Amino acid sequence: MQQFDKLYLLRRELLRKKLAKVEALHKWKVGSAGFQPARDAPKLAEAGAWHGRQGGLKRAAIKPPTAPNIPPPRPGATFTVPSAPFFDPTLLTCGLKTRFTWPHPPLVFAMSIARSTVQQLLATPADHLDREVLAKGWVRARRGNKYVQFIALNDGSCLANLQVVAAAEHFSDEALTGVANGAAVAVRGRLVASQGKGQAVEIQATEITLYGGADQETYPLQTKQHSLEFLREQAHLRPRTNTFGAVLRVRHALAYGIHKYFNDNGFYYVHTPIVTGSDAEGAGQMFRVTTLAPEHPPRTADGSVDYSEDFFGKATNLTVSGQLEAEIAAMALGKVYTFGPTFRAENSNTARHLAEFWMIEPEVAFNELPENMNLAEDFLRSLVRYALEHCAADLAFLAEHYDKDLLERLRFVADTDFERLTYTAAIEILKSAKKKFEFPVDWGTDLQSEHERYLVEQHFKKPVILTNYPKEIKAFYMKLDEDGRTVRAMDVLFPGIGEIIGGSQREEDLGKLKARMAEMHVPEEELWWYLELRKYGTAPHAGFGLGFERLVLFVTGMANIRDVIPFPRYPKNAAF
RNA sequence: GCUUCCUUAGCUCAGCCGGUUAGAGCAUCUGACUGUUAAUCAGAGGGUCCCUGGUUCGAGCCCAGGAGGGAGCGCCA
Repeated sequence: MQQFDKLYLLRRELLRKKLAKVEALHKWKVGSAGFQPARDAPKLAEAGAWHGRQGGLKRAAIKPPTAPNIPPPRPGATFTVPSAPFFDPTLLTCGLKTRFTWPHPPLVFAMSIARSTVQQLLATPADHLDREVLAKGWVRARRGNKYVQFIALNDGSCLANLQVVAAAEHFSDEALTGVANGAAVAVRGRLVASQGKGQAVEIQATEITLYGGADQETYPLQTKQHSLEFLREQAHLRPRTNTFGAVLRVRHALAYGIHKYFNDNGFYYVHTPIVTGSDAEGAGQMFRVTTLAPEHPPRTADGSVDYSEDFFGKATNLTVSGQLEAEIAAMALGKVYTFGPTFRAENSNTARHLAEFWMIEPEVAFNELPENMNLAEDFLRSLVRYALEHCAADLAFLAEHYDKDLLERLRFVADTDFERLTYTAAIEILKSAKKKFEFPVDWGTDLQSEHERYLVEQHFKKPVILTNYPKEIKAFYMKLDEDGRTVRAMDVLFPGIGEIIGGSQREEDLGKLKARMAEMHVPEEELWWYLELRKYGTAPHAGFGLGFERLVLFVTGMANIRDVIPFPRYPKNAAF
């Protein structure tokens, strides 16, 4: 009996599905013909926004049923469509009518009005004005009198604010309560040519909705300039300022430009690990990663911490460089780059260092030092050009407020060949310089900041690439020169920044690499896989590291690296 | 890690040789003003002078220690 019931229900369900399918075949459909500009229906233009793909008009063709055994409809047949608001071009009326006579021209649907960004609204051509729009953002300033109020609206899409005009005839004082500096609002109204000076367009508001107010007694940001030090303590709110909006948009453009440059030039983006089991990357102090209890870690017989008990079964750290792993990828994919976070547990207290920063590390198989220099120079100049092209308004703002010569300097770097010379030649120049240095200049010691600055800012007056440093002051993996004294290293020095790129041709000879590791006390066991790259199919290759924030620092003209990353990490500071 | 400077109203800063009730601009609040745009004008409120101790008849100011911040240097990207 039970089984019979089950079978009955199953057959009923199948029948229902079949009927639904037949019904669907007989249905008239409203096709989607894409979005059409307002010219298709001048009357409905009133209701739609011009901007973007949203909020506009949708023209939809009528599609009769197309099932194989159904004859095509005869002229005069009636049909129904879903009862959405639409515009009937044959009648020049709007409505919710659902019955039509075949054949029928396409219907025009008014889409619900959607938000436009301030950037889109400000870029509206003059012949597309006088339309209803919806903007959402944060109030930057409100001023006016009892007849008319002006609200500067910013939504982060660009530096500029949109002026919202709220006339007293539409808005009482109470209606604008809370619409003050810092508040989030939605504004509906007509986008028109501005009556005032200072902006091309403005919104004559018809409706202002307050999402969230901001208590004027306690809101930290005011309609005036704040010091960068103060804003550093307000890292959760500083993106709402002109300065940090501009910096963050430039930062984004540079990040995108980096991926674009490499993609356009046949590089593959490889993701190197953030947690690393090797502590021999040779680039500085590392942050330990562990799940062991800090108070009572397990200990071995000799009393040291027993990392075999740890999460990974060994001691692990945050990466200081993706270079060694990038070399693995380069020896397979040819041209690769990494772009990821990097960590240095060094007690560096300067305006050019962070404990957590982003680094770009290209690595190219078969490249030698000259090709490496060409890549670094072309890469940097392309990025500066990209920023000049895509961030004009933001860079102009930063130039005006922080660095008068910014645009001039960026254009200069974009257009000028870098000076290339060896470390040895640089030492000669410094020794014969009239300037007195605090630190002595001697072949074999690393150059001090003052020496680098002299070369870049006073002697050559342009970016400089220094090459062939003494082997003692450079990392173990750099290729030894024929003289056995220097290595094929290169540092790119920029005005105001100092070292922006450090790179080299890598040692591809297994024997020489092992000898260098022994000299510099780098344990071979840890890097057995790195050595195997030289054991199997070794080839010349080269690469470099670019500190992303140093690039942003240079392009924005900001003075402190803590102001070009949203949440800076530096000694004694990990707030936010 | 080293050197050096700074800490006074919500913000940016004055504050003389140690002297009576600590000031300005901006911001906030109230009012005025028919299109402002760093709006303007008038008025009002707003202070643990970073903290602790000391010197002194008397300390925002001098001394010692501590905390926080900036700049420069080192390490580097």
